[in-house]
Amino acid sequence: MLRMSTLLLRTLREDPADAEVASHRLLVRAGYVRRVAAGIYSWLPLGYRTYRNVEKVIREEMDNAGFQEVHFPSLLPREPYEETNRWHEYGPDLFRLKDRRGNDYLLGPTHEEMFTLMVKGEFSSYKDLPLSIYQIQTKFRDEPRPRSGIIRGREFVMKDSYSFDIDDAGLEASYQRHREAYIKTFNRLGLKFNIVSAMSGAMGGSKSEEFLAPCPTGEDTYVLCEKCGFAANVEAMVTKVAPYNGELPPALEVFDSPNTPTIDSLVDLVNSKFGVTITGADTLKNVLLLADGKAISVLVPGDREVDLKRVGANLVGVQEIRLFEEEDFAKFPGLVKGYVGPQDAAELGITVYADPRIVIGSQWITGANARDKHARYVTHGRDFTVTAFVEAAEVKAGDPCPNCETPVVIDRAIEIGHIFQLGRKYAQALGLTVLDQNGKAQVVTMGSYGIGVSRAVAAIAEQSYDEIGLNWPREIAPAEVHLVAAGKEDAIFDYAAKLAIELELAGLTVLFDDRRDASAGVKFKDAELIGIPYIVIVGKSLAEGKIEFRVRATGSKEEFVAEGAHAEILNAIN
RNA sequence: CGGGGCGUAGCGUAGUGGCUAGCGCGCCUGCUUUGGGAGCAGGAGACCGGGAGUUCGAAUCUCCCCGCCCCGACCA
Repeated sequence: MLRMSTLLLRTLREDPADAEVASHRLLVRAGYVRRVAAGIYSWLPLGYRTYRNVEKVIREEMDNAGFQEVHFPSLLPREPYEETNRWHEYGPDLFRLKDRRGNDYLLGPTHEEMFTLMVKGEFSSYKDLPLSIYQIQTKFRDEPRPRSGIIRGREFVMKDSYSFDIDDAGLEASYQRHREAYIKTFNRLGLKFNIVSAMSGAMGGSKSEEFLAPCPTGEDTYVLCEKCGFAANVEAMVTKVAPYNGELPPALEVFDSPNTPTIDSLVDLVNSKFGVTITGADTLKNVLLLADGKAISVLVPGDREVDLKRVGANLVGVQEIRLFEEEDFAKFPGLVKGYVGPQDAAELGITVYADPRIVIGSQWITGANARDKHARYVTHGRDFTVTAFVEAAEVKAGDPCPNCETPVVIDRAIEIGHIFQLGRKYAQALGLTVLDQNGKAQVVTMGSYGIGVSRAVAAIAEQSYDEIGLNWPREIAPAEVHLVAAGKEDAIFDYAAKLAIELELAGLTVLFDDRRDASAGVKFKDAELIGIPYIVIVGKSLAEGKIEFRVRATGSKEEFVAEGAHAEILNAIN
């Protein structure tokens, strides 16, 4: 039992000045967490109980799924990370330190290497597989910008699992087992979530899905079809287009277009010059990029911007992408800024990629690769060709769903889990092989699965809070019942103390507000802010043999007979 | 790393060159009060982020550094 009279807790009447997002603001105000440094937080008693409840749910679901819990240190030697090259690849996000002899160490940002080596050290036969192991461990990442309280910290707790299989079919099965375990876990945590397909990105795997908890302050943007349930990362959104089946347009025609460097000015010029009503969508934008130092042109309809993240995620093997700058134009004298078209790309030494909207046969108004000249009827397949189609244009709300063509919405969310099929990258690098039936060494294939444990606390807060405070699901709350003794008579406190014990004996966890020096109003406000789901008030109505029972989430109130109230409360809760 | 903002008591803040740095919340003592963040009286708590400088005089002006927040870049 927690007693408010002695609890290490000071609720704040005002919002902290450095907290903007609701979870951060309320967790600080309600006395759950305190900031120690940017992206580094301490948990106070109420907060730590809440955190531990989240951890417990996750651990139980992992255990139920048959995954085995292990534990690695946070402080790790350099060598394994050298073998996978991540000592270098991870860059400045890695916290590095030296011991007294000057040897390099790191604070683990993620533990693929250690898991792989652990299995390598113990197992050597296909008969030992499949295996799934996990840990709940503090991770350290020197984020460029920690933000949003405990949603994105530099020190945070993650549950990370890894599966080990002899072949792809085994990996697929392990992946599905984790996917199901995650669904159960997040349902128990009371989180609303969408599973979205994601790009594997820097981790170098294949299949990957993210668990996103929708919330307006989330930092991930994703695409959702409200009709069929399709959900995808913006990077993974697929453009739905119909093939061109119109007439072959007239021959390409170059026209004068002085002072027309932008799409808007081009639209105006064409409309007045030719007496037509085109829009930006009828023009072709040629965006020049440097992909790992190589000049490429990306074609998108003029009313769309190029989304560099999408291009980067969809151009296989490319590490770094950036826009052309002035000095880059200088290296390609044939490219006239504002008047670029795809017609002469081959001669100019530019590789051209097109957004799928630039279908073969479609005609466009675009630059003529000469100062003050544009061209119309520029037709894909006749007047220019492209090396490949690539998802390049920004995704907009209202774009058609790839499955059912319903206009999609764009929503924000917190990433609470990520599962992906890692493949053999780490096993290969660290030499994790097992012997197969034929006595031949096979490289093991791995899956990797993460849940942000501390982040989940914030995500639950974000999805459940209201204007008066936090509002936890029962399984997560720091206690199940918040018992308030409101009044001054000893009879009230005596009865409440007895009720608190009875509730605990009945198996409930109780936060007992037994403060003699706080007014009823203060206690009510605190109870609402702290957000325990059931509030029991022992106060003035005790004189008539009554107590009050409230439900935090709904605000509903009812009176119970004080005599034997614990049974009534238990009944109302279950 | 680019852009913007901020740093004054545990929290929220006032104070743009001039008395001993002010107020609210919280905290301590006493009295009163106790169903919606009570009242009165008294009190403790601040090297005004740090350093250097300008000045008779600096929380206030200048420079450097540090820290924090937001947008972007980046990010299992």
